[in-house]
Amino acid sequence: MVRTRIAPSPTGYPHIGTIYQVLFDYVYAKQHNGKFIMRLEDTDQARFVPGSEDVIYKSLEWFGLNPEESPKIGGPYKPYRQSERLPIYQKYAKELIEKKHAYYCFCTKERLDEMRKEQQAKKMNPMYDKHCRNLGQKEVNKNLENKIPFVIRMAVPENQTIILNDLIVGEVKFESKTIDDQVIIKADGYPTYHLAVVVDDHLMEITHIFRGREWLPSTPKHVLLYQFFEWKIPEHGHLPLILNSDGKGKLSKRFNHASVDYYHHLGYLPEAILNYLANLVWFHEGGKEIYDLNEFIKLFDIKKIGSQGARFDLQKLDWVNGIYIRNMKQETLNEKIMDFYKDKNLPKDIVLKTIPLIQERIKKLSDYLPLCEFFFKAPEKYEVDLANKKDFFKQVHQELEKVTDWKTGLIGESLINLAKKLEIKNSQFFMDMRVVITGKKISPPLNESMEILEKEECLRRLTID
RNA sequence: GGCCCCGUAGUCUAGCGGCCUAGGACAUUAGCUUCUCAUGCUAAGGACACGAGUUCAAAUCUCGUCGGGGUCACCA
Repeated sequence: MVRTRIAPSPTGYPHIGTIYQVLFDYVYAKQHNGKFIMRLEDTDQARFVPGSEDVIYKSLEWFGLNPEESPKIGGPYKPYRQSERLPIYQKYAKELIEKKHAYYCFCTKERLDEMRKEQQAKKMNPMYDKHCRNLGQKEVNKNLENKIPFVIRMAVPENQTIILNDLIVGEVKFESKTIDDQVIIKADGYPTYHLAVVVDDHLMEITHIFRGREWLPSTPKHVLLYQFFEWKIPEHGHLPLILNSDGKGKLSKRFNHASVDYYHHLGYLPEAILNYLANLVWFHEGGKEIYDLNEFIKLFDIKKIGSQGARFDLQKLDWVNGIYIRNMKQETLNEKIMDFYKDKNLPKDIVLKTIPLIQERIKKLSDYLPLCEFFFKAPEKYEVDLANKKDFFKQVHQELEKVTDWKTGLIGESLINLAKKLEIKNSQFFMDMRVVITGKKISPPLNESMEILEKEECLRRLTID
C-alpha cells in the first residue's frame, strides 16, 4: 500500500512550493490506490506561528488536495503532531545511544561557535569536532547527574559510502566522512527534523517520500538513521527546485508570488495552478500541456520528471489560467466571479449577461472588474478628451432614440448608418462611442455592452458636460 | 570553500549515437479576422555553454574548463 505524506511546519502562510510537493505526493498516492496523509512538523518552538495549521488545511482544501489522515481528522497512526509525540522520539534516541549509534553532547553553544569560527579561519569545513563522542561513561553519568544541559548527536561512521537510489535524481553517493554528527535531540528535549522525520515516516508506514531537491544533501543522514534502526528505507523522490523568475535562487518569500495567498487574491484558479506546476517539471509524451488533476493522475509517469530547477513563469501561468477560464461553463464562471467579488455586491443577473463578452478577454478573475466596471457605474473620467465632441454625441443621441427594439444588431445598424451619414470612419466613430460609454479605449464589444446597459442608461451617458 | 545536483532559444521542455535542415509550448514580431481589446488562424526570428577526445557519424558517450543551483544550525 502506497502511503505518501506532506509534513509542513506551522511557520506561516503556505508556500507555493509546498503545494507543488503535495501535488506529487497526492497524485502518486492516488495513482497507486494509496493514501496521502499530513503530519505537522512543529518541533521548532521558536518559529511557531499561531494559526498556520488552519491556513494549511484551507490551502489544501482550496486546491482539492485533502489528506486522508491529519492532525485535524486523525487516523490510525495518531498523533499527527510531532509536538505530541515527544516520548516516542526520546525512546528511539535512547535506543540509538544504547546501540552506540548516538551519544550525549554537553558542548556549550559558545564552544561550538568558537570552534566554527576557528575552522572557518583555517578554511576548513565547519563540522562538529566530535569532542563528546569519546567521553567516558563515568563522565557522562556525572554530567547527567549534575543536570548539565545536553543534546544527543548521531555517531556517523568514519568511512562508509552511502548510496541513495532516488526515483528522480538517480543514484547519488555520499562519503560518510563529509557528514556531520548531526544533533537529533535538542537541549529542550525536542527532536530535530532528522530524527523526527525518520521515526515518523517509519511508524506511519510512509512508502514514498517526495520533497524538494534542497533536501538531497541531508538524505544520507536519514539513510544512516534507517540503517541504525535496521528499518526499511522508503523510496525517495527529490523534486526539481522551483526557482525565482529571475533564476536567482529558489522561489523565496522575497517574491510575493511564492505565497499561495498571492494567487488566491489575484483570482487564479487552483486547478490551473496545479496544471501549471505539473507542467513546469513534468513532460507528457504526447506533448499535452493542459490536463486537470484527474487526468494528470492517469497520465503521470514519474520517469518523465525533469532534472533541472525550473523558473517560475507567471506569463505561462496566465496562459494556462486563461485556458481554464475559457473552457469553463458560463454559469460556473459567473459563480466564481460573484464569489471573488463577494464584498462588492455586484448584481448577479448583469454579471451573467457580461460573461460571454469577457470570457475570452480575462486571464484571471481579478481582470474582470477593471474591464467591466462601466456596467455597474457610469465613467467618472474618460481616457480620451471628449470636450469638443458634444455635438457629435447629441447627434448619436437623436439617432439612438429612434431605436425601439434595443438589441445588439439594431443598435449596430443604427450606429453604422450614422457613421456613414456623417462620413466618419468606423474606427474613429466607435472609439469615441466606446470612450463615452465605458470611459476606456479598451472594452468588451460595444453594441453588446450597450444592449446590456439598456437604452436609457446609454442615452444618459451620451449627454456630457 | 567542502559535498551534491544541473547546463538545448528570454522561459519550460522533446531528444538516449545516424530519422536533427534540432521538435513543441509560453513570450516576442508580422499578417488575417475586426468597432477597441481579447480569442482564433497563419507566418517569422531565436538554442545544443566552451574545449579536447572516442566514433565512419555526437545535442546525445568520456574527460577537462566555465557557468548556474542546492546544502553545510540545538530551522525545517
